[in-house]
Amino acid sequence: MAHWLYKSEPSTWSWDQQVAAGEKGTSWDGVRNHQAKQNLMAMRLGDQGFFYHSNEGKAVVGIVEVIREYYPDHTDETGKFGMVDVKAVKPLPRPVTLEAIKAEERLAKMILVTNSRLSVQPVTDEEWDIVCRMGGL
DNA sequence: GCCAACGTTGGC
DNA sequence: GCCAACGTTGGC
Repeated sequence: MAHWLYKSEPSTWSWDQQVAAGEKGTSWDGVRNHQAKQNLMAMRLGDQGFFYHSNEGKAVVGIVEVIREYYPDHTDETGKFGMVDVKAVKPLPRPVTLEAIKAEERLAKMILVTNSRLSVQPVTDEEWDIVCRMGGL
């Protein structure tokens, strides 16, 4: 099972809102980047990912799961981009900050560190385990 | 098809 | 609020 990381500014879409959406989840729309699109397309039902707050908070705060695979994003006029649906699974007992990730040398290759601008990223199994542990899971 | 100009993201 | 890094656009 693959793992992912989704970035969102809390002022636009926060973890609390994701939790409030419940079991039905929500569509992860608005992606307009081809690299991110490739990642969305590679996602499979049941894949889990980190929910990361960018700008404010700058921390991994929870875990979401893919409940619908890639389909067209109706908010995209060009028709080039799509989205998946995700639902909140559980929060991290202790949010893992960007600062903490940068301080952990085994996470030096995380895309979050090396390419901070990519909004949907793959996470390796090793990185997944380390961040989960740091988050108190 | 190259590349300069511009827009956006996101850490600081 | 600034600005570096990156992507995209559009003129040639």
